[in-house]
Formats: sequence, structure tokens, C-alpha cells
Amino acid sequence: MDTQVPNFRDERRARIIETAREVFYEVGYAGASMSMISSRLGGSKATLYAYFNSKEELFAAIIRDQCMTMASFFQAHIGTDDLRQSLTMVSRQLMSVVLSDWGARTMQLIVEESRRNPMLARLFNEAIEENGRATLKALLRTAHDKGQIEAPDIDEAAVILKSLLFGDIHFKRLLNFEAPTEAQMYRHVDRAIDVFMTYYGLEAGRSGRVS
Amino acid sequence: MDTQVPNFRDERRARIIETAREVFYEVGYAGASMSMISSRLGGSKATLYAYFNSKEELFAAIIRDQCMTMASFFQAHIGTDDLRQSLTMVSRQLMSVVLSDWGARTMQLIVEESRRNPMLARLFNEAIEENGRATLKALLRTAHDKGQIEAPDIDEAAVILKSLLFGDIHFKRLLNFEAPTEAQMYRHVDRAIDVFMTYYGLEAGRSGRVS
Amino acid sequence: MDTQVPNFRDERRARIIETAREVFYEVGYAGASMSMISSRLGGSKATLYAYFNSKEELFAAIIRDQCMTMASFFQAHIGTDDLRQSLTMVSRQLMSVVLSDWGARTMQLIVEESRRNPMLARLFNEAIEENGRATLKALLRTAHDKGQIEAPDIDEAAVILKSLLFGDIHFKRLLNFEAPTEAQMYRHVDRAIDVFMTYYGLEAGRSGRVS
Amino acid sequence: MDTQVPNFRDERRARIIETAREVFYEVGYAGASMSMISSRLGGSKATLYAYFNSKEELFAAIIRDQCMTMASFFQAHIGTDDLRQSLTMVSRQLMSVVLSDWGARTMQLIVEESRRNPMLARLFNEAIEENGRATLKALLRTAHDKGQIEAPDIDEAAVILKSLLFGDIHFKRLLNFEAPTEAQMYRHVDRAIDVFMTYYGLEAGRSGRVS
DNA sequence: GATGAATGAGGGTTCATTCAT
DNA sequence: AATGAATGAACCCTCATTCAT
Repeated sequence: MDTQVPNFRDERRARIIETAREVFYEVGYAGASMSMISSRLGGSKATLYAYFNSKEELFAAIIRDQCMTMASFFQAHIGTDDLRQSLTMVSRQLMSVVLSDWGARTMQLIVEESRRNPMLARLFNEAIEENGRATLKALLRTAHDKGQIEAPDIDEAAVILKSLLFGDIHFKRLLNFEAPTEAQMYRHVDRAIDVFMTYYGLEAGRSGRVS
Repeated sequence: MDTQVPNFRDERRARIIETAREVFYEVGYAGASMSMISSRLGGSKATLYAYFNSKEELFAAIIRDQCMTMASFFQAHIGTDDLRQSLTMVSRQLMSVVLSDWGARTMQLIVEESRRNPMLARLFNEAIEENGRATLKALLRTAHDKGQIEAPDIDEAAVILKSLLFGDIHFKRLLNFEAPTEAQMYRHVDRAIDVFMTYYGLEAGRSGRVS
Repeated sequence: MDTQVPNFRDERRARIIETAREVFYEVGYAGASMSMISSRLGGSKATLYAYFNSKEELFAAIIRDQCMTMASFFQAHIGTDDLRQSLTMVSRQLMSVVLSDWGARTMQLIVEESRRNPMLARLFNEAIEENGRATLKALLRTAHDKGQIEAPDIDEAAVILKSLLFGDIHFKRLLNFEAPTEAQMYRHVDRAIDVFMTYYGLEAGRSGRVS
Repeated sequence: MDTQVPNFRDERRARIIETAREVFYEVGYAGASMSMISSRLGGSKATLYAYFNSKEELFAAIIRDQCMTMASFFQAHIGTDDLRQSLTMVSRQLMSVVLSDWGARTMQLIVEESRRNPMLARLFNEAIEENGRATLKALLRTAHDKGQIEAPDIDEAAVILKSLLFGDIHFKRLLNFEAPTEAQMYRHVDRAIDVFMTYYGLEAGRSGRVS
């Protein structure tokens, strides 16, 4: 059971990852050098190589780490009876992570390296899909079963909702446009859910359409 | 009228841009070297620098060029009386460009460099916004005026449609996932327009919802 | 006699020399590039090479030109009966040239290149020696013959005077220290002549010694 | 006291400085390349940059080093009662350093770079002024106090002596003319001191004037 | 296990010079 | 006679990586 007790080596490894993460996030993969990282870390470059065999491997470890962190944000949401409210809460959480400086930058870095290392892209996709969208899908399936919506293809419905949420706003974040304010983001989420529910919901008529 | 007749210099410049574009698209901005470009081009490195003052400038010229090309794909669409058909045609065009290897790779490169050179991101955004979405907006406005849809905020409606179109599928393309087949893309477009029309349209009932 | 009538080629050559001189004086021999010169000149680099076979040759032509100009400053001085006054006038002239920005910079450039091209140093030395000091020597010889001074070795006397004049002040100018004001320079000249005359003169006693 | 024991790093650094000094002295600052230096040194270019951040910095370190060496030549001279003899000894020392190949070349290099890096000129000036001339000044002050000379303005007297010493002969050395033989240099020093003492001294009459 | 020191390969960029026109 | 275009060589400098201690 010594994996439960982080030893000295694990701690050092964690410090390396954290420091290197800062550097990569600041100047990008190509812009970062092992010298920068080791000098900010305090040790020597050779020490870095004692923990990671190459720059690429170090970067991959960081991305793995970040993806795990990101996935953790999307877990453990309990749906309520009010579907709209549940969707709103989950969506807001999803958006606040994805649109944050950290979230947007993470995806930028992955895009930058996804050619050289396709595994990174898969990791990231899983982190969002298998957690973020999985949560959405669970919500939708429950709602479908409860007769709140009519969505025979849950996967497709989840894609539609995710598209409505991310869509243009995420696109612009990747291009380094400023993040929306929280109020703007909330309005955006409301509209997205509105559109979604109009299509999939069984409520009578559209609500909030002409705001 | 001598600007109409490209002289030697312009031709050579065009050849440089084309060759450099290939290299950048293959290995990314950081992965490309001026040596690679010049050797593939056939000349010497110094010749490159006679046409472009720096690697960065060469890259910017290429991106500018690509953005113009991309914008040109979105111009001059004539709407018909059938709104769904018009939207479908424009959307398919938009998607086929954006999801193509070339379109997706272009955005990846811009994401890679948008930090160092924010102007590139602006150029790209304009190429898509001011042409792609402008065309959409024109269509929607006409439809609104004709009473085919009810969209008091045309901008917002265009964002919704664009989000539905791009959304998840574009996201995955940026991460180097495979492009959908044409049939898949067509189905996606149909679904997106369906959702859109259900929300904004004045048609009676939803069509094609349960496919 | 067509050398008397400067033709087109000579004029152009002169313009090249003048422009190149500016550049060399601003950034030094190594710091200057043929591109800088030709672009400031207006023509093409190839034109430069039509007039001068190499950068080194162009530089040599400039230095030759400047040395001739410098030599011209030291000619045609007529001595008066008052030896001190004559020496003062000649010395002031000599010093004002040598300490000027132009004069000091010329010597710097020559020092920079004298290793690679010893001829430049010889030219410069001659410009000063065979004109500046020759004038001094003529003055001194006349004075000696008139019985105003007693200097059996005129050469040596001239060296002493020149040393007293140039000495420390020229040394500092070569190191880019600021030029003295005219008043300071005049005082320096007075003192130098005073020392000189005390040694070589036949006047009774020293004058102006304790100022 | 481990600063007293030069470690490996200091030794290597010293070797770099020595090798680089040779190269710079042979071909000048602009003519030298880091490749030349590293290949003569035996290591790689990157090693050079581990010790000095840039070519300019390496050069500056060398010049600083040389200036310190030069300054060390001028220290610790004890005057005797015989002023002429003391002046002669100090002057000979000063001249032999300044006129040596090494001394002259050092100043040439500094002149070459004094524009780009004025600090070098200041260093050199101090090395000579604050040591060479300071020694002279100390001698003169003592002599003045003893009543051997009458020099109310010691600074000025020192400038005069230094000028007489350096003057023409140093000027020519900067232009790469050959160094005088030791005999010639001694004669020059004698003459300079003779002129100086005639002006400032309180001895009766001039001595050695007509040699 | 950690490190200071070292390095080969390559980066972007500039240069003096030479052709074909 | 003049030039626009081209180039090979070299520049300073940085990098990811390794090895002896």
C-alpha cells in the first residue's frame, strides 16, 4: 500500500509538474525550455530528466494531470425534479470551467500539440466527454424516462445541447478573445437551454423566447 | 493597369507563400524552420528574407492569405423562397469548408499562434464572422421580414445557428479527430436547422424531429 | 583635360563617397553594411560595386578623401614676426580640427581598420605629419633662423610641441570623452606653448607660468 | 576561505578569457567569432555561453581583466630623493607598458568598441589615470612640498608630463607604427622630463637641452 | 539521487558579393 | 551603365539532452 503514502519522490514529482505547468501555460510548449523550467524549479536540468525522459513526456504528464483535474469538476451532480434547473446548474458549471483562462488555455495547448501527440487530444476529449457530457446524458436519460423530454437518441440530444452551450463562445475563447462576464455567460446558458427544451421538451409552447 | 499583370516578383512571392504554407501546415509554426522552407522551395534562405522580413511575418502573410481564401467561400449566396433549403445550402458550404482538413488545420495554426500574434485570431474571426455569419444573417433577416421566422435579435439567432452547426463537431476537428463523412455532415446540418427552425420558425409543429 | 571637367561618373562617385562616409562614421566599418549604404544612396547595391570593387576599397577611398580634406586644413599659414602668436594660431587650428567630432571619429575609424589595412594609417599620419607638423616645422625653422628660439633639432622640437598639444586631450577624445570647450582648448594651447617656449625660447624668464 | 582556492569553474573561466583574448587581439572584436574562440578553446560554443551571456559580455570581461592587469603595473612606486631619477623610472615603466604590443593593441580594441560600449573606455581611462597618473601626481606633490618643483596645480602638471611622454609616440603606436627601441624610448623619456623640469623645476638653468 | 558542466545540432537572421537583364 | 534578384557562407545564440562526479 505504499502508493497511498506519497513519498519524497512523489512530492518532488508533483512540484515539477506544477512548476512546469506554469511555464508551459505562460509561453506554450514550443516557447518553453527545460532550462526555464528547471531554473524556476530550483534544481538542475538533469533532475528533470531523472523524473521525465523528455520534454514531450513531461508535457504529456502535465496534460494528463490537467485533464484529470478538469474531469473532476464535472462529477457528482445530482439532478432535481426540475429539469431546467438541473440542466442550468450543470451547464453553468461546465461553461465556467471551459471558458476560464485555465480551461481555454488548456485546450489551446492541446490543440498546439495534438498533431505531434494525438493521445493528448484523446485524453482531453475523454475528460470532457466522459464526464461533462456523461453527466448531461445521465440527466437527459432520467428526464426522458420521467417523460419530461422526448429524446429517443440521448447521444444526439447531448451533442445538441453541448453544441448550443459551447458553440460560438468557446470558439472565440480559443482565439484568445476575452471571456464573457458571468452575467453574459448565464444569459447564454439560459438561451441555450431554452432552445434545447423547445425542441426536446414536452412543455406546452415556448418560454422566454422573446426576451 | 500593371497591377493586373503579376510580374516576376509577385509570382515568386506567391510561390514562396504556397511552399511555406505547405510546410507550416505539415509541422506547425514552431516545427517549421526557414531552412526547411527554403530548401523545399529551391532557393536560399536569404531569398526568403528578401520577400519577408521574418518567419513571423511570412507566417502572418500566409494566414492572411488563407483567411481571404476562406472568406471567399462564403460570399455571394442567393437565398430562395424556401428558407430551409437556403439555410441548408449555406450551412453545408460553411461546414464543408470549416471541417475540411485545410479549414481545421488553419484554425489549429491560428490557435497555436494567437497568443504571440493576436492579429491572426482577429483576421480569422473576421473571415468567418464577417462573411460566413454575415451571409447567415442576411438570410435570416430576409426570412424575418418575410414572416418566415420570428427573430427580433438577428445577431443572437445567427449565433445560435452557428453554434448548432459548429459546436461539437468543430471542437473535435480541432483535436484532430477524423472529419465526418459527407452524409454525416449533411445529417448534422439537417438536425441543426431543424432545432433552429423549431425555435425561431413560424411553421406549424416540428418536422423531422424523430428521425 | 577631361579630368578638369567632372563628368557624370565622377559626380556619382562623389555622392557615393559622401553617403558611405556618413554611414561609416555613424556605425563604424564593421557595423556598416553595403545594403545600408545603397539604400540610403537610392541606387542598387550592384551600382556600388560598379564604382568600388569591395567594401574595403570603398572605405579606403573614403579615408583617402577625408585625409586630403584634413590635410587641406593645415596648409597655407603665414607666420608673423610674433612667434607666440603664430604658434598659437597654428596650434588652435590644428587642435580644433583634431578634436572635432569629425576629426576624432576619423582617427577612431582608422584605428579600427589600421590592422587590416595599414595603408590607411600611413595616409592619416601623412595628412597630419606632412601638413600639420610641416607647418609647425616651417614656423620653428624660421624662428630658429631669426634667433627667436634655439632648436638645433627642428624635428624633435616639433614632436615636443605636437605632443604637448595633442597629448592627454587627444587620448581622451579617442576614447569618446567629450570635447573640451573652445575656452578650455585655448587655455590648453596657451599652456602648451608656454612650456614649449620656456624650453626652446630665448625670451628672458618664463611667462604665464603661475597662472 | 574557499574563494582563495579557484575551483574548476574559475579555472575554466580563466582559460576561456585567455583564449578569447588571444582571438580578439588577433582579429579585433568584429573580426572574431564565437566559433573561432570555442574551436580554439576545444569545447563547444554552448559552453562559452554557459560562462558569458554574449560576445559583448565576454569581450567586456576581457577588457576589464586587461585593464586590471595594466593598472597593476603602475602601482607601488617609491620615490627617491632624486626627483629626476624617480620620474624617469616611473615614466619608463609607464611607457614600456603603453607602448608594448599588448598595451597598444588593448587601446586599439577599446577605441574600436568605445562607441558601442562607453564603459570600456571609462575602465581603460581609469586604469591609466587612477594608477599611472596618480603615481605621477604623488611624486610631483612630494616634490612640490619638498621645494624641488613649483607646481601649484598638480593636476595640470601631471597632464603636461603625461602629454610629453605619450604624445606623438603613442599616437603612432595606435596607428600600428612600429614600437621604438628601448634606447629610443629612453631618450624620449629623458627629453620629456627635461622639458618638464625646465618649466616646473627650480634647478638652476636648463640641463641637457642641447644634447 | 542530485547536480554542474558540457555539447552537437540547429535556430533565425544578415552579409558581401555576383549575375541576368 | 544600372539594377532587381539571388545566394552561400557565416553570424550569434539556444536547445534538449547526457555524463562524470
